[in-house]
Order: sequence, then C-alpha cells, then structure tokens
Amino acid sequence: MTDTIADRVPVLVERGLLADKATEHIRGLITAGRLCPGDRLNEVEIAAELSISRGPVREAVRRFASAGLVVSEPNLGSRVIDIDAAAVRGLYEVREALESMAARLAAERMQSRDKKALLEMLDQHALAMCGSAATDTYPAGSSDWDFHLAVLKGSDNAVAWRICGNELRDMFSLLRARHGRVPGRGKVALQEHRQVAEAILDQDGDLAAVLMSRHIRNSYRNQITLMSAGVPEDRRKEKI
Amino acid sequence: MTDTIADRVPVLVERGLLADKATEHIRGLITAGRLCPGDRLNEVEIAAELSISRGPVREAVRRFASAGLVVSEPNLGSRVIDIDAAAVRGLYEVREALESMAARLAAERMQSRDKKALLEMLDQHALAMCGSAATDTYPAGSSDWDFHLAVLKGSDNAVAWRICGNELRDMFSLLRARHGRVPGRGKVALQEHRQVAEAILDQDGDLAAVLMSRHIRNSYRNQITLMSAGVPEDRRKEKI
DNA sequence: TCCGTTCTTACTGTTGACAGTTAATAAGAT
DNA sequence: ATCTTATTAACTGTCAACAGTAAGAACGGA
Repeated sequence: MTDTIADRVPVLVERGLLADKATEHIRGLITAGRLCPGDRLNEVEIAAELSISRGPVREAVRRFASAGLVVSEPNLGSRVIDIDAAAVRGLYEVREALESMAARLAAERMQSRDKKALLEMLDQHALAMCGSAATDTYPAGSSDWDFHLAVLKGSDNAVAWRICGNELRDMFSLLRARHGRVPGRGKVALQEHRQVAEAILDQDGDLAAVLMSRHIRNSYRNQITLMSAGVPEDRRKEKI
Repeated sequence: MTDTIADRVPVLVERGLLADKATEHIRGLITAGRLCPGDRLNEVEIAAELSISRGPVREAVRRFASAGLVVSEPNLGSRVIDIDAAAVRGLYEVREALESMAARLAAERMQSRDKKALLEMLDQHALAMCGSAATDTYPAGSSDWDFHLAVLKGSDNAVAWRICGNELRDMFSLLRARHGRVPGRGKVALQEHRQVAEAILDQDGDLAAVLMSRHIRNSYRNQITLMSAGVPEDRRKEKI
C-alpha cells in the first residue's frame, strides 16, 4: 500500500474534536503544576492559547467540573479545587473501596494470560527502578497507575474503570502536582504490588482485596506525612 | 416586608442556568421512561422543546455523557446506553463497595443527632408504606434512595457523595424506568435499612458495612430475577 | 433485480457576536 | 480621609449562523 497524503502530512489530519484537544491541554496544565488550587480557568485565555473558539474550551472545563476537579459558580467561572486534608482522606477512602473490590473481582475473572502480563509489568517496573538514578521512587510518568489500572481492567467493571481511570486519576494528578511524589516508597510499593498480583494469580480474591486495601492505606499514610511536612516553596504559586 | 414583583411573578425570576434546566428536562425524560436505551438525544429537538439554543442543551447532554449515561460518538451524536446484565452487575458492585464503606464511616463519624434523624426517616418510610395501597413496595419517588443518601452524607466523604448521589443515581433511574421497580421487597428492604441504621447508631462500623453490603447484594439478586422475567410490554419503546 | 454511485438531508462541531453579571476602579459627597 | 455611588472592564451565559460529516434516498447501469 503506497503512502497517502495523510501519511506524509500527519499534521493536516489532526482532526480530533477540539474539546478533546482543550481537555488534554488543561490536563497538561494541571499535571505540570501550572494550575494551582484557587486558580481560575479563563475560557478566553485558554481558547487563545490553543487558537480555537470558546465553545470547545468551555466544554473541556465543564468536563473537569463534572469530575469534581474544578468548581463552577454561575457567572463567576471555574476555579481549581483546593485539596485539603479532608479531600485527600476522602479520595483515598474511595480508592481503597473501589480498588480492593476490583482486586477481588480481578482474581476471579482475569484471564490467565492477562495475569501473566500483570506480573511481567511488575518485572518491567523493577527494571525501570534499577536502571534509573533514583531507585527508591517508582518510575516517573504514570507507571504506578499502570498497575492499578491493569487491576481495574481485570475486574471487568466498566463503572469502576471510568471512575478510577478518569475522574480519580485527574484528582491524584493534581495532588501530585501540588505536593510532589512520595520519595523512598518505590521499592515497598513494588513489593506490595507483587503481593497483590500473586494473590490475583492464585485466584485468592479475599487476600487480593485485603492486600490492595492495605497497599492503598499505606500509600495514604505516606501521603499525609508528606503533606504535613509542608508544601515545597517552588511548587507554591506566586502571586501574579 | 411587603411582597415584591419577584414574589408575585415567580416565573420571571427563573434565571437559573439554562444548562441546568436542560439537564433536569433530560433527566425527566429518562425517569419517565421516554428515553430508552439506544435512543438518540437530538440537540435541536430538545432545544426546541425548551425554546432555548443548542448550547445549553449540548452542555447538558455532555454532562450525562460524563456520568456514563449516554455514549457520544463524534459527529454521530449521543445515545442512551443499553444497560445489559453485565452493566447491572457492575453498577451494583460499585454501589456495594462504596456504600458499605460509607456505612462503616458513617458509624464512626455521624453526629448522634443525625443518627436519630436516620431512624426517624425509617419510621416515616414505614408509615408511608402502611398508608399506601401497595404495602409491599417502598414508597414511590426516591424514598429508597433517601436512606442511602443519608448514609452517604453521614460518611462525610465528598467523592463518594458525588459519585453515588449524582452519577449512579441517574444510572439507577434509567434502570428503574426500563425494568420497573421491584415488587414485594419493600418490607424486607425497610427491615434491612433498620439493621444498618442500628449498627450505625451503635458505632459498629464493621457490622454496618457487612449489613449494607448484604442489603445491596439482596437488592441486586432481586433485580436480576426481575430482569430475567422480561421487560414489560408497555415499557418497551415502540418503533417510530 | 441488484449493486454501486451521486445527491440530499439532517445532524453535530465550531465560530463570532451579543447580552448580562460581577468585581474592581474612579468620581463625588460628607 | 472615608464612605457611597457611578463607571468601566472583564468575564461568563446564550444565541444564531456556518461548516463539515455521516447516513439514507434517489438514480443509473449491469
């Protein structure tokens, strides 16, 4: 098959929805830490940055509002929520409930082929950790989430998948951007992941649920100690 | 204070956002069973029904898309999802996970004043059941949800509240509209509610969680037997 | 009759403009 | 100087029109 114009000029076929483009843009602003709690999402400003109209931008903003990441007040606009201690607690509680359930169901429903893929994923994570300079943190990006999403997917529950994979994920991205990632827990987290994966492999749903529950609770404990240590100065938004 | 024009002509001060108006309209279509799985949400049609523009209608439709109630394909529009057996299972699984957690937390965190209000609510439900003709079904409307929402609120978890109170609620409204409500479980459900409430009152979180989990599981079992009995003819959407 | 092609239609995606509201700023009175 | 009152500015909410796409209808050839 000969290459077409679309193959040679891929920039011209960028014809996804502009609302998706705007969503990714805003998500990027959040994960990069450029959008801090309390900041307002100016529709015209974002539209200008992307050289598009306000319509798709507005739609993207309302998506994040539906996810609870921003709060919108009529005629006042949308501003990024402030994730205080209570919000963090609530976030981890929901994750613990949903993901421990997902681990139980994954142990019962996952194909053996996908279970092996789960273990291989953890091997790759181990390799990435040894290779990188900082061996005590989980590899950058969303590798930590990869495992959790794989378990979610294995549970074969579309609702839980949507909640954790879309809404909560952005919430935790914002949390990361604000308070940084937890140091020194990479190896332990990987170990806990492996225990969960083995329980899933053994089709031991109860054990998988308990281990996942404990894993998330440990992660929470680590998070609050990190937060109580204070927010790094360079991550604090300067007054404009 | 003398009455103003706003008091005499309340229809003139209907100045909520049109998107909210459209959202309620669509929600009404769903709960009334006028919007069946597979039906397309025509933006211009809905806008014409409300005598408003497409903008707010579009926003309302995308809200339901975020909640997973409709699926949107680019350039093809949004259609109501088909809640098959797998979807129902997933819905109840998530509810069981979240609400059993909420029951546990409510037992620990609820004010004693709110706990008493919880029991009084059940007394009112009992009265409503005795008063109505059909004593074997929970009172119409959202009384069943009232209890569950009260527990959710008592858990003091904003995330779980948003998920169950907004997204899942519409899902179950659609489920109700499609398959009707479960007959003959009103008294049993009330009994189970009362057991949960008493466990919460006793601050026995573990017991409250187990009882709530069992309650939702029973509800699920009842739902699938109802669904396997088939869809009532009058609720099936006729071909247009 | 059947299949492929063109045309039409109806819908969504996007835009720019206008209206209404809120908040900040400037002007004025005490 | 301080409080109150206009004025301005900036932003959101809403609308109507345009552009683009996908499905179906009409058409023509085998």
